[in-house]
Amino acid sequence: MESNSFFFDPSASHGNIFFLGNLNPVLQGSMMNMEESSKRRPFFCSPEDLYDEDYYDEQMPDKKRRLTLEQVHLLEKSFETENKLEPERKTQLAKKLGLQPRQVSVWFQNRRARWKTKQLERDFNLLKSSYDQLLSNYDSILKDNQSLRSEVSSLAEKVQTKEETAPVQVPESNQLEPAIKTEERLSSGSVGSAVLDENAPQLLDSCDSYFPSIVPVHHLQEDNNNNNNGSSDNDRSCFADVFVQGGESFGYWGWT
DNA sequence: TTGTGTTTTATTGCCTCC
DNA sequence: GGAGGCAATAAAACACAA
Repeated sequence: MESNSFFFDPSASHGNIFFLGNLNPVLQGSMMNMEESSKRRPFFCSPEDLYDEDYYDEQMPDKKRRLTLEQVHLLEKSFETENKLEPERKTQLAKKLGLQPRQVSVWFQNRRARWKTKQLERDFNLLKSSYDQLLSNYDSILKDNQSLRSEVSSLAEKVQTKEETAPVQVPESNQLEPAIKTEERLSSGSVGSAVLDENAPQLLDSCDSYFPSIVPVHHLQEDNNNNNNGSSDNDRSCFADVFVQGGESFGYWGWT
Protein backbone atom coordinates (compact mmCIF):
# COMPACT_ATOMS: atom_id res chain seq x y z
CA MET A 1 0.00 0.00 0.00
CA GLU A 2 0.97 3.61 -0.39
CA SER A 3 2.53 5.88 2.14
CA ASN A 4 0.53 6.57 5.21
CA SER A 5 2.34 9.72 6.03
CA PHE A 6 0.51 12.33 4.15
CA PHE A 7 -1.19 13.92 7.09
CA PHE A 8 2.13 15.31 7.93
CA ASP A 9 3.08 18.43 6.14
CA PRO A 10 6.76 19.20 6.52
CA SER A 11 6.32 22.66 5.06
CA ALA A 12 3.47 23.64 7.34
CA SER A 13 4.37 26.28 9.87
CA HIS A 14 3.47 24.10 12.81
CA GLY A 15 5.64 21.37 11.56
CA ASN A 16 3.20 18.59 12.12
CA ILE A 17 -0.43 18.29 11.11
CA PHE A 18 -1.98 20.23 8.31
CA PHE A 19 -5.62 20.55 9.19
CA LEU A 20 -8.01 20.41 6.32
CA GLY A 21 -11.44 21.90 6.07
CA ASN A 22 -12.69 18.59 4.82
CA LEU A 23 -11.31 15.83 6.86
CA ASN A 24 -12.64 12.36 6.71
CA PRO A 25 -14.96 11.26 9.50
CA VAL A 26 -12.31 9.05 11.02
CA LEU A 27 -9.90 11.93 11.39
CA GLN A 28 -12.57 14.38 12.40
CA GLY A 29 -13.59 12.01 15.10
CA SER A 30 -10.08 11.74 16.38
CA MET A 31 -9.67 15.47 16.44
CA MET A 32 -12.95 16.15 18.14
CA ASN A 33 -12.09 13.79 20.87
CA MET A 34 -8.48 14.47 21.64
CA GLU A 35 -8.52 12.73 24.98
CA GLU A 36 -9.81 9.55 23.54
CA SER A 37 -7.43 9.53 20.64
CA SER A 38 -4.46 10.31 22.82
CA LYS A 39 -5.21 7.20 24.80
CA ARG A 40 -4.67 5.17 21.72
CA ARG A 41 -1.67 7.03 20.49
CA PRO A 42 0.18 10.24 21.18
CA PHE A 43 -1.48 12.64 18.80
CA PHE A 44 1.01 12.98 15.97
CA CYS A 45 3.58 14.37 18.33
CA SER A 46 6.46 13.96 15.93
CA PRO A 47 6.97 13.44 12.23
CA GLU A 48 8.44 10.04 12.95
CA ASP A 49 5.16 8.92 14.42
CA LEU A 50 3.46 9.91 11.24
CA TYR A 51 5.63 7.58 9.25
CA ASP A 52 4.67 4.73 11.50
CA GLU A 53 2.91 2.61 8.91
CA ASP A 54 1.93 -0.08 11.36
CA TYR A 55 -0.18 2.40 13.20
CA TYR A 56 -2.06 3.35 10.07
CA ASP A 57 -2.42 -0.21 8.99
CA GLU A 58 -4.09 -0.90 12.30
CA GLN A 59 -6.24 2.17 12.25
CA MET A 60 -7.25 2.48 8.66
CA PRO A 61 -6.25 -0.55 6.70
CA ASP A 62 -6.43 -0.01 2.95
CA LYS A 63 -8.11 3.34 3.33
CA LYS A 64 -7.57 6.07 0.85
CA ARG A 65 -6.29 9.24 2.33
CA ARG A 66 -6.61 12.61 0.74
CA LEU A 67 -3.67 14.87 0.26
CA THR A 68 -3.47 18.00 2.33
CA LEU A 69 -4.18 21.40 0.81
CA GLU A 70 -0.53 22.23 1.12
CA GLN A 71 0.51 19.09 -0.68
CA VAL A 72 -2.00 19.68 -3.41
CA HIS A 73 -0.89 23.28 -3.70
CA LEU A 74 2.71 22.27 -4.18
CA LEU A 75 1.78 19.58 -6.65
CA GLU A 76 -0.34 22.07 -8.57
CA LYS A 77 2.52 24.50 -8.71
CA SER A 78 4.80 21.82 -9.96
CA PHE A 79 2.22 20.76 -12.51
CA GLU A 80 1.95 24.32 -13.76
CA THR A 81 5.61 24.50 -14.57
CA GLU A 82 5.67 21.11 -16.26
CA ASN A 83 2.83 18.66 -16.53
CA LYS A 84 5.11 15.70 -17.06
CA LEU A 85 7.19 14.30 -14.33
CA GLU A 86 10.78 13.31 -14.84
CA PRO A 87 12.14 10.81 -12.32
CA GLU A 88 14.32 13.29 -10.52
CA ARG A 89 11.54 15.74 -9.96
CA LYS A 90 9.31 12.93 -8.86
CA THR A 91 11.62 11.81 -6.09
CA GLN A 92 12.28 15.39 -5.05
CA LEU A 93 8.60 16.15 -4.81
CA ALA A 94 7.89 12.93 -3.01
CA LYS A 95 10.55 13.70 -0.45
CA LYS A 96 9.36 17.24 0.01
CA LEU A 97 5.75 16.21 0.43
CA GLY A 98 6.34 13.09 2.44
CA LEU A 99 4.72 10.93 -0.19
CA GLN A 100 5.70 7.83 -2.04
CA PRO A 101 7.06 8.60 -5.52
CA ARG A 102 4.30 6.38 -6.82
CA GLN A 103 1.72 8.67 -5.22
CA VAL A 104 3.26 11.66 -6.90
CA SER A 105 3.19 10.05 -10.30
CA VAL A 106 -0.38 8.88 -9.77
CA TRP A 107 -1.35 12.40 -8.82
CA PHE A 108 0.24 13.76 -11.98
CA GLN A 109 -1.46 11.09 -14.01
CA ASN A 110 -4.84 11.98 -12.64
CA ARG A 111 -4.14 15.67 -12.90
CA ARG A 112 -3.32 15.33 -16.59
CA ALA A 113 -6.56 13.46 -17.09
CA ARG A 114 -8.50 16.23 -15.35
CA TRP A 115 -6.72 18.84 -17.41
CA LYS A 116 -7.58 17.00 -20.59
CA THR A 117 -11.23 16.81 -19.65
CA LYS A 118 -11.31 20.52 -18.92
CA GLN A 119 -9.52 21.24 -22.16
CA LEU A 120 -12.07 19.23 -24.09
CA GLU A 121 -14.80 21.17 -22.37
CA ARG A 122 -13.19 24.45 -23.34
CA ASP A 123 -12.73 23.31 -26.93
CA PHE A 124 -16.32 22.21 -27.09
CA ASN A 125 -17.57 25.57 -25.86
CA LEU A 126 -15.35 27.35 -28.32
CA LEU A 127 -16.63 25.28 -31.22
CA LYS A 128 -20.19 25.69 -30.05
CA SER A 129 -20.00 29.47 -29.88
CA SER A 130 -18.35 29.55 -33.26
CA TYR A 131 -21.11 27.35 -34.63
CA ASP A 132 -23.79 29.56 -33.11
CA GLN A 133 -22.13 32.58 -34.64
CA LEU A 134 -22.12 30.97 -38.06
CA LEU A 135 -25.72 29.98 -37.67
CA SER A 136 -26.80 33.49 -36.84
CA ASN A 137 -24.83 34.86 -39.79
CA TYR A 138 -26.47 32.28 -41.96
CA ASP A 139 -29.90 33.40 -40.83
CA SER A 140 -29.17 37.03 -41.52
CA ILE A 141 -27.89 36.15 -44.98
CA LEU A 142 -31.06 34.24 -45.64
CA LYS A 143 -33.07 37.32 -44.76
CA ASP A 144 -30.94 39.52 -46.99
CA ASN A 145 -31.35 37.06 -49.78
CA GLN A 146 -35.09 37.01 -49.35
CA SER A 147 -35.42 40.77 -49.46
CA LEU A 148 -33.14 40.99 -52.50
CA ARG A 149 -35.24 38.41 -54.24
CA SER A 150 -38.44 40.30 -53.66
CA GLU A 151 -36.75 43.45 -54.81
CA VAL A 152 -35.67 41.75 -58.00
CA SER A 153 -39.10 40.43 -58.76
CA SER A 154 -40.76 43.76 -58.16
CA LEU A 155 -38.24 45.41 -60.46
CA ALA A 156 -38.85 42.73 -63.04
CA GLU A 157 -42.53 43.40 -62.87
CA LYS A 158 -41.98 47.09 -63.38
CA VAL A 159 -39.75 46.51 -66.38
CA GLN A 160 -42.25 44.15 -67.88
CA THR A 161 -45.08 46.63 -67.47
CA LYS A 162 -42.96 49.33 -69.01
CA GLU A 163 -42.12 47.16 -72.00
CA GLU A 164 -45.75 46.28 -72.54
CA THR A 165 -46.96 49.87 -72.44
CA ALA A 166 -44.04 51.39 -74.39
CA PRO A 167 -42.21 48.83 -76.51
CA VAL A 168 -38.62 49.77 -77.09
CA GLN A 169 -37.73 50.69 -80.68
CA VAL A 170 -34.79 48.64 -81.78
CA PRO A 171 -33.19 47.92 -85.11
CA GLU A 172 -34.95 45.06 -86.84
CA SER A 173 -31.97 42.75 -86.87
CA ASN A 174 -31.52 42.92 -83.10
CA GLN A 175 -35.12 43.10 -82.06
CA LEU A 176 -35.64 39.59 -80.79
CA GLU A 177 -32.44 38.80 -79.01
CA PRO A 178 -32.29 41.56 -76.38
CA ALA A 179 -35.88 40.97 -75.44
CA ILE A 180 -35.22 37.36 -74.78
CA LYS A 181 -32.10 38.15 -72.87
CA THR A 182 -33.94 40.58 -70.70
CA GLU A 183 -36.53 37.95 -69.97
CA GLU A 184 -33.88 35.43 -69.15
CA ARG A 185 -31.90 37.77 -67.05
CA LEU A 186 -34.82 38.91 -65.04
CA SER A 187 -36.45 35.62 -64.49
CA SER A 188 -36.14 34.82 -60.88
CA GLY A 189 -35.12 31.51 -59.43
CA SER A 190 -32.67 30.56 -62.09
CA VAL A 191 -29.08 29.87 -61.36
CA GLY A 192 -28.12 33.18 -62.86
CA SER A 193 -28.98 36.41 -61.17
CA ALA A 194 -30.59 39.48 -62.59
CA VAL A 195 -28.80 41.73 -60.19
CA LEU A 196 -25.42 40.65 -61.34
CA ASP A 197 -23.67 42.07 -64.32
CA GLU A 198 -20.68 40.77 -66.16
CA ASN A 199 -18.28 42.36 -63.76
CA ALA A 200 -20.03 41.16 -60.72
CA PRO A 201 -19.00 37.92 -59.09
CA GLN A 202 -20.38 35.02 -61.03
CA LEU A 203 -22.44 32.26 -59.56
CA LEU A 204 -21.11 28.83 -59.81
CA ASP A 205 -23.39 26.07 -60.78
CA SER A 206 -21.97 23.90 -58.11
CA CYS A 207 -22.51 22.77 -54.60
CA ASP A 208 -20.00 25.16 -53.13
CA SER A 209 -21.28 26.67 -49.97
CA TYR A 210 -20.12 28.86 -47.16
CA PHE A 211 -21.60 26.35 -44.82
CA PRO A 212 -20.29 23.00 -45.79
CA SER A 213 -20.95 21.76 -42.33
CA ILE A 214 -24.39 23.22 -42.04
CA VAL A 215 -25.98 22.54 -45.40
CA PRO A 216 -25.45 18.99 -46.57
CA VAL A 217 -24.11 18.70 -50.07
CA HIS A 218 -26.90 16.49 -51.30
CA HIS A 219 -29.32 19.12 -50.14
CA LEU A 220 -27.57 21.75 -52.16
CA GLN A 221 -27.60 19.60 -55.23
CA GLU A 222 -31.32 19.13 -54.94
CA ASP A 223 -31.74 22.81 -54.49
CA ASN A 224 -29.68 23.58 -57.52
CA ASN A 225 -31.84 21.32 -59.56
CA ASN A 226 -34.87 23.13 -58.31
CA ASN A 227 -33.26 26.39 -59.18
CA ASN A 228 -32.59 25.26 -62.68
CA ASN A 229 -36.25 24.57 -63.07
CA GLY A 230 -36.76 28.14 -62.04
CA SER A 231 -39.37 27.17 -59.51
CA SER A 232 -37.60 27.04 -56.22
CA ASP A 233 -38.62 29.23 -53.39
CA ASN A 234 -36.29 27.53 -51.07
CA ASP A 235 -34.04 30.11 -49.51
CA ARG A 236 -31.37 27.59 -48.86
CA SER A 237 -31.11 26.89 -52.51
CA CYS A 238 -30.38 30.52 -53.13
CA PHE A 239 -27.79 30.45 -50.50
CA ALA A 240 -26.12 27.45 -51.93
CA ASP A 241 -25.19 29.58 -54.89
CA VAL A 242 -23.11 31.88 -52.85
CA PHE A 243 -21.18 34.45 -54.80
CA VAL A 244 -17.96 33.02 -56.00
CA GLN A 245 -15.29 34.75 -57.93
CA GLY A 246 -12.49 33.03 -59.73
CA GLY A 247 -13.32 29.80 -58.00
CA GLU A 248 -12.80 31.34 -54.58
CA SER A 249 -15.55 32.24 -52.30
CA PHE A 250 -15.72 35.53 -50.52
CA GLY A 251 -18.19 36.74 -48.09
CA TYR A 252 -19.10 37.83 -44.63
CA TRP A 253 -16.12 36.39 -42.91
CA GLY A 254 -13.53 37.29 -45.42
CA TRP A 255 -12.25 33.81 -46.02
CA THR A 256 -11.14 32.74 -49.46
C1' DT B 1 -29.29 10.58 9.14
C1' DT B 2 -29.38 8.88 4.77
C1' DG B 3 -29.32 8.62 -0.10
C1' DT B 4 -27.10 10.32 -4.04
C1' DG B 5 -24.00 12.66 -7.03
C1' DT B 6 -19.23 14.35 -7.53
C1' DT B 7 -14.34 14.41 -6.71
C1' DT B 8 -10.11 12.33 -5.59
C1' DT B 9 -6.91 8.60 -5.05
C1' DA B 10 -5.44 4.30 -6.71
C1' DT B 11 -5.33 0.04 -9.71
C1' DT B 12 -5.33 -2.51 -13.96
C1' DG B 13 -4.42 -3.44 -18.57
C1' DC B 14 -2.85 -2.02 -22.81
C1' DC B 15 0.29 0.65 -25.74
C1' DT B 16 4.55 2.99 -27.13
C1' DC B 17 9.28 4.05 -26.84
C1' DC B 18 14.02 3.17 -25.94
C1' DG C 1 11.67 -6.39 -21.70
C1' DG C 2 11.19 -2.55 -18.60
C1' DA C 3 9.54 2.18 -17.83
C1' DG C 4 6.19 5.38 -18.31
C1' DG C 5 1.86 7.13 -20.29
C1' DC C 6 -3.08 6.81 -20.92
C1' DA C 7 -8.01 5.15 -20.63
C1' DA C 8 -11.16 2.88 -17.99
C1' DT C 9 -12.60 1.78 -13.72
C1' DA C 10 -13.07 0.96 -8.56
C1' DA C 11 -13.67 2.71 -4.33
C1' DA C 12 -13.05 6.01 -0.60
C1' DA C 13 -13.97 10.66 0.65
C1' DC C 14 -16.73 14.39 0.38
C1' DA C 15 -20.84 17.63 -0.42
C1' DC C 16 -25.43 18.42 -0.09
C1' DA C 17 -30.38 18.02 -0.34
C1' DA C 18 -34.39 15.98 1.77
